[in-house]
Amino acid sequence: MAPIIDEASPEGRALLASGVTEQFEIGALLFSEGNKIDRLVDIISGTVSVSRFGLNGRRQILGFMGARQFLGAASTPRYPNSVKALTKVEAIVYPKEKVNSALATSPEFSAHFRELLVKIIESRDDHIFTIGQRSAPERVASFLLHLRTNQARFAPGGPREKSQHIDLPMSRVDIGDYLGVSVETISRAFSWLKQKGMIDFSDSNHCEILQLDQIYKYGGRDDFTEYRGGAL
Amino acid sequence: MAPIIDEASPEGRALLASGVTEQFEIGALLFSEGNKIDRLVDIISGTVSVSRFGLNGRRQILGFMGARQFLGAASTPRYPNSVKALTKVEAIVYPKEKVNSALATSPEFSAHFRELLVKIIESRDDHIFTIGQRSAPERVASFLLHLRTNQARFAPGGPREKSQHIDLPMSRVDIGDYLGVSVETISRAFSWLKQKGMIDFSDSNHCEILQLDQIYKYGGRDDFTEYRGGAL
DNA sequence: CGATATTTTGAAATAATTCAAAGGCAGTGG
DNA sequence: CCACTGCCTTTGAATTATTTCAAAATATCG
Repeated sequence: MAPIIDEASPEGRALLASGVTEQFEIGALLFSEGNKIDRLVDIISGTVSVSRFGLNGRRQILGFMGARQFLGAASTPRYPNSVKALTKVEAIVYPKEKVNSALATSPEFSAHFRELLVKIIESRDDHIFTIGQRSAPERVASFLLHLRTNQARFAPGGPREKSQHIDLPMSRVDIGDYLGVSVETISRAFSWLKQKGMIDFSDSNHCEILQLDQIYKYGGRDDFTEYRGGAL
Repeated sequence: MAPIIDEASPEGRALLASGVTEQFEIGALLFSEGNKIDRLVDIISGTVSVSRFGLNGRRQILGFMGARQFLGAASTPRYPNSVKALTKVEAIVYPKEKVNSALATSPEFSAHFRELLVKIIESRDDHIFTIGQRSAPERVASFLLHLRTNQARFAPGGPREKSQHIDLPMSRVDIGDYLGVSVETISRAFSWLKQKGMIDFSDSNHCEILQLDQIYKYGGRDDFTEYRGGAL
């Protein structure tokens, strides 16, 4: 069930009822930079990237979002980022007006939504710490821990135990654009962690953490607060 | 007047009435990492830094806040950052319960507060773009533009025109920790911009932009959305 | 004025990028 | 089924940006 919607209240139920399921193919854009915002999207399955483009082709990925995370909040009527499907994506789309009226009439839903926004800020702060203070291998280790926590917390069927198997639905270029380093540096960092025996790959999109303690040592246990969900 | 408080409503007026003015000396901590959060702080004058510390003494500054910006929101009962006064700071402190009850009873205040949170996310996204994609001189140029916009929008007496005079109330170390590069690199970047004739200094804390177009070229006009205020 | 901290500059070392090529994998068509 | 094509990932070597270490200049404070 979508975590942003509080079905306990009448407003929550009305909002839930207004949602429409949609499918997005690989590469499909759920939002484009500058698009008018008329909807809130709640992801059911699949992964998307949220990114921003610079002048000379530079791209910064702000986050990867999966099941049970939502998209579409903005302070301006135009969405400032691009949201692209990295895999097939199934999502529920809520009309903006319905969301706004639920926010206006239900203090509980409003408080819940507000808390999610604060969590987004905190996860952005983790991201800033990572790219501002960490070396490339540390960023990659940190990224693996981030994915690990996320994939347990936002598993499609609901929260589950953390696993040592990490899915990497995004490309190396995507990871580079997320962590603020080049593709080659990402690849070298993975190779280095693998050569040290900390991780292993069945294929390039499926990573196994072999020495969690070492990954923590590089990725930083205390340096980042556990990711908590929600997405702009 | 504090922008987060909507004095048009009875709830807003009640909240305003509950605020207490406080003074903080240079170096004083308004919040510490892990502190219990029992208040919302609205800055009247002065500048503070919001930062997070890593294991090996690494520090990332998440933002600099000045007049008409607020602090103290968090999803956990413990505040995840440290907030330190860089100058003398005058602030109004509101009890957390009063803020929460205003949020619960006034949909207008709640919507306003929510919008501020979204703006914080967007400014964090700008920051992530800057440290993820830009070179050191670009980061510094971008930082100057950021300060310029902020100092006009959040001037103590209310919004004013943007000026070419930029105040730098923070140290070079602070700027480095904000932009994710070393002090020396910050200093070299300033020297480089100065040597190119783009900026000049009366002293190290007061910068004059001589060639705004060039600073824009390096700091990126379109790469970052204008800062809009509010702070976690 | 002297003492201390901050900022700037210099030189060497290092991390990451860039350019270039090789390796691996998936899909297509013979 | 295999070879071919194209794409993504990995590795290598040279270049560049940034850091680190060290010292000089500048500002700040008692």
